[in-house]
Amino acid sequence: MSARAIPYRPHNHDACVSQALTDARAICQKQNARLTPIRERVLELIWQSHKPLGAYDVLGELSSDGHNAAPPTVYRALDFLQQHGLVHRIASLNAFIGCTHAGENHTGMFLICRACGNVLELTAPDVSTEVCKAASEEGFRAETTTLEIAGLCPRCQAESGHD
Amino acid sequence: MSARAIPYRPHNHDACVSQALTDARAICQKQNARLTPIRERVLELIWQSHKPLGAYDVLGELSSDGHNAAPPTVYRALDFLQQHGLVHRIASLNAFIGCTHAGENHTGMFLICRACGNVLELTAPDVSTEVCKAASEEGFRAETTTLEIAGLCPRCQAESGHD
DNA sequence: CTGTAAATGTTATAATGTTACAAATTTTGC
DNA sequence: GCAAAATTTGTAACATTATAACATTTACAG
Repeated sequence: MSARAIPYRPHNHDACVSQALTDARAICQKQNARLTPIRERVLELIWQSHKPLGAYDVLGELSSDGHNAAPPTVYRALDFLQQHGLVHRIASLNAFIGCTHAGENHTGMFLICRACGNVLELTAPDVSTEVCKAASEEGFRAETTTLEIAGLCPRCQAESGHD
Repeated sequence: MSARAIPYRPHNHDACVSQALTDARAICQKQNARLTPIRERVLELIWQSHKPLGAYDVLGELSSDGHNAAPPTVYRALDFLQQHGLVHRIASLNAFIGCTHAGENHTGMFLICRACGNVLELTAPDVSTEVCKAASEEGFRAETTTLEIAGLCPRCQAESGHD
């Protein structure tokens, strides 16, 4: 590998957030979908770091905003964002993360660091190819793939025991 | 593909169950682990079909047995069975399924039919290879992989719309 | 036996997610 | 513009999944 991926090196995270919001506005406009204030705010909260956020964490942040929210508010916003490819749900964590390939047609693969919690989303065409091949060898028609890899990111490997 | 995999064709399911139990006993003996009556019963319940079973479904069955069980009983048994590679948890369904490769060192890949609910566990070395490659290109040390494919199994494709 | 560790029982509670219906807002057809 | 329709949001209650904490029982080693 050459340079480390974004979550694994210092970066101006505000740029991540504003890029995500800008992309989201464009995507919603193109799809004639309404990125309402609540939905945009939830997206912004999800993007506050590269660690996935639980629905109830989002709810808590909304409450801190002074917004009088209940679970359905958050789940509805998250559903909307998922449907438009703006966030992903990480099944193994029951949590949500901003999509870094919004707009592209992709099958996400997530590298989840068990130490720092950061998640990197990859597009791995070779993996998708092999998955489809394996599925079709069984006569199975694959529709949606959940692919989540837990382990140690480069930074946390360096910190914990130099092996 | 030649013949359909077990879950997708008629078969003597009792044989699946007794094979699983026999294997489990052998594996536990080898590992000096205690396959107590509760644990064995939970394994048997998990194996009652090729559809994943929720923890509370197991709990319900135990109660029907006349066994006075509470959630921790089930979760503890399931933890034990997972740790010894006898069942898998399907993260996208919050449910558990018997392992068809018990004893082998493997990364499970699950084909989950959204119509009939049956799950086929595959060992897909080529997929694992590509996953490891993609992870290490990012400097990530992969430890555990969650790979779940939802879609339509051969039988359900045949039934719903012939395309 | 007896002391220790492992397993199980029991109660309560935490965390995650959904249903159902009411109210408000936005869009659409006229 | 304006009323009807559709979408979005508010609200309360509830369903599902999972864990914590501590008591009791059972298995095993000396």
